Amino acid sequence: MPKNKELNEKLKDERREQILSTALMLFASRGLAATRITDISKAANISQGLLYHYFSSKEEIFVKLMETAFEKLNEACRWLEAQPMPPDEKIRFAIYELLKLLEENPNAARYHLLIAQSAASDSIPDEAKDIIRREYTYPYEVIARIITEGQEAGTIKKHDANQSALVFWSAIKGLAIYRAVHQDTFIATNPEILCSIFLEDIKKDML
Amino acid sequence: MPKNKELNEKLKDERREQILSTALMLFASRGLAATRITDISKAANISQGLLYHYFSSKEEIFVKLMETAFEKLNEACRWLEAQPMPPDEKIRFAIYELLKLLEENPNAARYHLLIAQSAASDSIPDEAKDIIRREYTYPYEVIARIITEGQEAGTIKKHDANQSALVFWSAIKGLAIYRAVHQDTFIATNPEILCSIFLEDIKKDML
DNA sequence: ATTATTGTTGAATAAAATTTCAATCAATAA
DNA sequence: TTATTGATTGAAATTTTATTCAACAATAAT
Repeated sequence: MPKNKELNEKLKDERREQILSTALMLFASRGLAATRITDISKAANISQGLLYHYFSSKEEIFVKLMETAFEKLNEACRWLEAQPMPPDEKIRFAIYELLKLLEENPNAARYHLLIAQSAASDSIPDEAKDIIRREYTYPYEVIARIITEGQEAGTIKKHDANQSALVFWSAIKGLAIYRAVHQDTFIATNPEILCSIFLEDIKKDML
Repeated sequence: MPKNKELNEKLKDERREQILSTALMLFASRGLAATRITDISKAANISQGLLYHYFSSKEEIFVKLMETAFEKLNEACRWLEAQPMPPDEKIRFAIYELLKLLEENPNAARYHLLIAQSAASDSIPDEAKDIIRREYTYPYEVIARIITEGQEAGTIKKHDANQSALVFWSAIKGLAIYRAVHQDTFIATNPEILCSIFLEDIKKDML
């Protein structure tokens, strides 16, 4: 008989996680097509053969990572929207947290890069494309809704909400890509620079 | 003897341009590694064999495109810095022109995406890496200098200049990537949203 | 110990992509 | 005409990469 079933499952899961995390690093720094199966197995310290024991193809690994990336991002957006905070604080909070995350967690920046690459690429698996089609717009919608609310409350600048949401995520993604590229020389960005795009200047209210 | 030398050279140049333009489109939408030689030759309506008559490898095409991308971007930055305008107008002008370019010229967005992909990628030719190392920072430096000038003149917000420059290009690149991805459904962005990151509010001056 | 089961390897095989090349074509100067 | 040159093709050879598989290892229940 095999070794203990549960322990076994746990070990298997850990191994899968190890492979996924390695692959994420490689995909983010090279892209799907340029990452060879042997690159992943070498970096994960296993044989190519074993990789096929856990995943049936490179593409499957990629799709799994895309799923995780969107799950995390969209879950965070859902959470943000549900918080009992005024909309301007939500935006400020989101900007601070997103920038902190980029700074502290290299994988976070890599996930952004992975999504950006994949969204832009014609050469990714159909399944990944479907995920993007389904999930890509949600974060834009959430930010646009919060901005609209804030505009009604007079705390957020009255630029077009959809355009503002686009600028919001473009700036974040642009920074994430810079971060992923310049791991070493990355200088943390003052979140207030980004806040000033969206939030009404307090001074104005005080007039 | 061969046909007319000059005409010949001209035709050859045109063919090279045709190949380069086709390859740019493909590289930007798939990345270097995922673009096959046959993809390029098919899209350019020539045989694979002929492609090797004009370029010795896929990588050579890629490097040539990278050179062009940086030449164009850096030349534009040089030009901008040399203009006889106050710094805040330079920033506003740059934002308006960059966004207009993105809207009007799909290749412009593709060049940005190509640079972003390449800067992020470990799997590009060494020569391309050298180009990036040499040329990547110049646009950041120019914008940082203009911002510093504007801060001294009191027309640009007093955020850290390097961080502001980083946000400037991150936002532009983020928008370019969005544009490259959503060719069809792209909504033009109001440049004033971006301007508000950097430029002092006129109202403040009027107090 | 024996056996069943799953993990693991790396070489063998298959598939895919790149590169070369012999042959043909088209243009034109002599 | 025709000889020469460079353009062009597509199939063959090469190289690279992905995938399979036979063999072996480790484990734990019997």
